[in-house]
Amino acid sequence: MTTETHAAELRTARDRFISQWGVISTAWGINRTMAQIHALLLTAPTPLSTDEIMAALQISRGNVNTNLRELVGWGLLRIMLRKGERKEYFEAEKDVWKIFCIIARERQRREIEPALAVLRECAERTAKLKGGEAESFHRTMRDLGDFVTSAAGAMDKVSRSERSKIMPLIFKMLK
Amino acid sequence: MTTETHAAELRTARDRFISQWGVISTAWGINRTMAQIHALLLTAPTPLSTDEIMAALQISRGNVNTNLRELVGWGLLRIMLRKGERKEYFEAEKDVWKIFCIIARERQRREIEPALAVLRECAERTAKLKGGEAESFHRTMRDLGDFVTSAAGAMDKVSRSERSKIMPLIFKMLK
DNA sequence: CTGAACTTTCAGTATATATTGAAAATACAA
DNA sequence: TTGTATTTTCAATATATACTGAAAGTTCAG
Repeated sequence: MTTETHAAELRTARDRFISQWGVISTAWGINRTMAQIHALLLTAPTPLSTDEIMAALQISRGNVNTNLRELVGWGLLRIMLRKGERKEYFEAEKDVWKIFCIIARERQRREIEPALAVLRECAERTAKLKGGEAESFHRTMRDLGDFVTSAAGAMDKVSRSERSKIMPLIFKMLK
Repeated sequence: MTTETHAAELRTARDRFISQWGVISTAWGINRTMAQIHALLLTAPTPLSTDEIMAALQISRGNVNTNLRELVGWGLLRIMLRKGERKEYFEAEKDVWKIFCIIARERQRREIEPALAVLRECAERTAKLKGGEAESFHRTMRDLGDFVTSAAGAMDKVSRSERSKIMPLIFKMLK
């Protein structure tokens, strides 16, 4: 029966997406389960409960709970409540542009800023030292800091723009 | 004595950079030792040998060797030979713009392209399926793929440009 | 209140990843 | 060749990270 084949094909593709997304995520410093839950919810037609996620990915309650909170903390998931039910249901932000903006801003806040603090501190500590080695070290810290500041600033501007305004600009610039 | 204080301050700043770079790197899916070796060489006034790196970071020969090869594989280090010596000395690329370009292109090749392949495969597999769920899944895969393709394309263009040509453009755009 | 529905926590355990160090392989001067 | 300096490999081990599941905590309808 064609309907069953189609349903099976959809399931296969979705499983493949969830599984591969988990693999790729580890290369980007994101834990496997978190990425899989995100992939599951990103492709779920309706919000899912903890129990449904446990069943779909075959993982424990504690694991699901921890990673759901983390994803909510990133702002990638919304909690939905159904009338007359106490259970929480989770729904992923599905707009790709919004997902990008959320991740860009959160990484900025959580990782880029601490890195910049270290670079600035190292640059300051050596600002007044004499001698080739100290001056060269200071220059390296300053250059790195300046670069990261520019890159982060560009990312920030992009992620604060309206997609419809910024994307044409980027395309035009890169033509 | 001031000279000693200065030397000590430089050492402190450098140690702090190396140590913190190692911490930050793990958030980006790069292993700690690899980042520390890179930080060490980035701030070394001259190329260093395996033994010198072992001594500076207090780590084993095998570990140093593995991570040096990996860094050479990324193109972030050059191997230098001294006349009359058999030992290899390692020198880091110090131009921040070049470092950025190397990392951008390597991550593109190693991680973005495989991810794109999965997205495209999932989109294709479900292209002809009927029904709301299948169509919605297909759209998600397509949107994600399109977005990653654009972002990677922009990154590629930037990293292939002359720094002096692209940076002013970016700044102008973001003014 | 009480108790059932649900969520959170966390000690114990499992898994994945990184590191060691010594042996094997390689390179090369004599 | 042969001996020595150097690099590479890899089994054993250590460490970091993720996961489980049950117990404790919370919430709320009745």
